[in-house]
Amino acid sequence: MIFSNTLIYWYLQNNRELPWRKTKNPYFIWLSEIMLQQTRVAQGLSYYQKFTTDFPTVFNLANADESTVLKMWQGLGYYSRARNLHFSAKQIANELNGEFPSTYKEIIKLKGIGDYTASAIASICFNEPTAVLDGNVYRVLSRYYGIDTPINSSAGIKEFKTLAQSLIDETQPGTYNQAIMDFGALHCKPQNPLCETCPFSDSCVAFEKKLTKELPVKEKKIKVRKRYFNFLVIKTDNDTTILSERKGKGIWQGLYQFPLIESNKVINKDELILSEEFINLFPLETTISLFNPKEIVHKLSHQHLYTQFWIVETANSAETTIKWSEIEKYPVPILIANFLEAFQAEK
DNA sequence: AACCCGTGGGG
DNA sequence: TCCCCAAGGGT
Repeated sequence: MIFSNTLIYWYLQNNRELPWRKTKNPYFIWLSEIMLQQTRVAQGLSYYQKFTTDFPTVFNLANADESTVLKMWQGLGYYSRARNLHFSAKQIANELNGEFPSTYKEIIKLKGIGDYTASAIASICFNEPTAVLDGNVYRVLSRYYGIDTPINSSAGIKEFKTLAQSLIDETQPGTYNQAIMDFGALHCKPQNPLCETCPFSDSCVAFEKKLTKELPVKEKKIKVRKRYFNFLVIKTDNDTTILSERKGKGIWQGLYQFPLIESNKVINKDELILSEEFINLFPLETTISLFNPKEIVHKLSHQHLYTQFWIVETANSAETTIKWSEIEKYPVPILIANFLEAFQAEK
């Protein structure tokens, strides 16, 4: 049987019922595809419900403040997705009369949409035979065809893209694309794939040669940078604190945080107080205590953040203060959200 | 081309 | 201070 037919037959019997599969509205499909980039279905589900409820049309999303969108995205990670989503929503609303572009070529022009997402939307919503290439597709194809070209090399990307495109069912490209992804996610899994009950077991190269565990091949590991964060949590007499937006290029752009002093190791109270940055922030007398006795290690994909939260009691209130009662309105990294939960519980 | 961007689950 | 990976994209 043809590869795509076997796949679609499997899919018709085993597919998951997911909310975005009940619609072909490109706006909803777009939302789901952005949320699911590098993100598991279980983690993205509630965010999809929240966004489609609060922003039922692209105009609702376009009219929201960026900070509101980021607040709704809080906890999902990769926040540039939310910023780009919002940027493109405004573009669709204002320049395209709210009409989502209908071809791969036009869709991929939108910020935040690359080859995968453009292929997914074009095939699912507009029946255009453009094959998706995601982690699942790499795994299924590398195993079935026994291809050991690294999937994160430029040669690998080209090779797999060509192969994927040659396999697509042009009469039902959207179903085919979702079938190969679901098959990868549920059956041809990274660990412990279900080879014993696999519809492809009679022709899968990796199964025949016992190479399942070796495929797909991925080149080079990422290196992790260690950083040492000291957040200064200010408590004033009138229940205010300082929270400021992270600007610039690095992590958590557009999210808010307490004043931050970064050091090159875990430091103690004396070292903190004597630092130039601290003196600049608090020239007057303060009372300081460390909230978390053992530093919190917050792990990002490329950084490990060794974090201490310092409670700083002071009488003077700077210009940029906010009220503690309004702190939950601000989008914050999960590291800070977790601190706030523990801190408020203790009060 | 290589590097950066979050968070959470599972072995 | 493990390891991998997840419906990737931007620079």
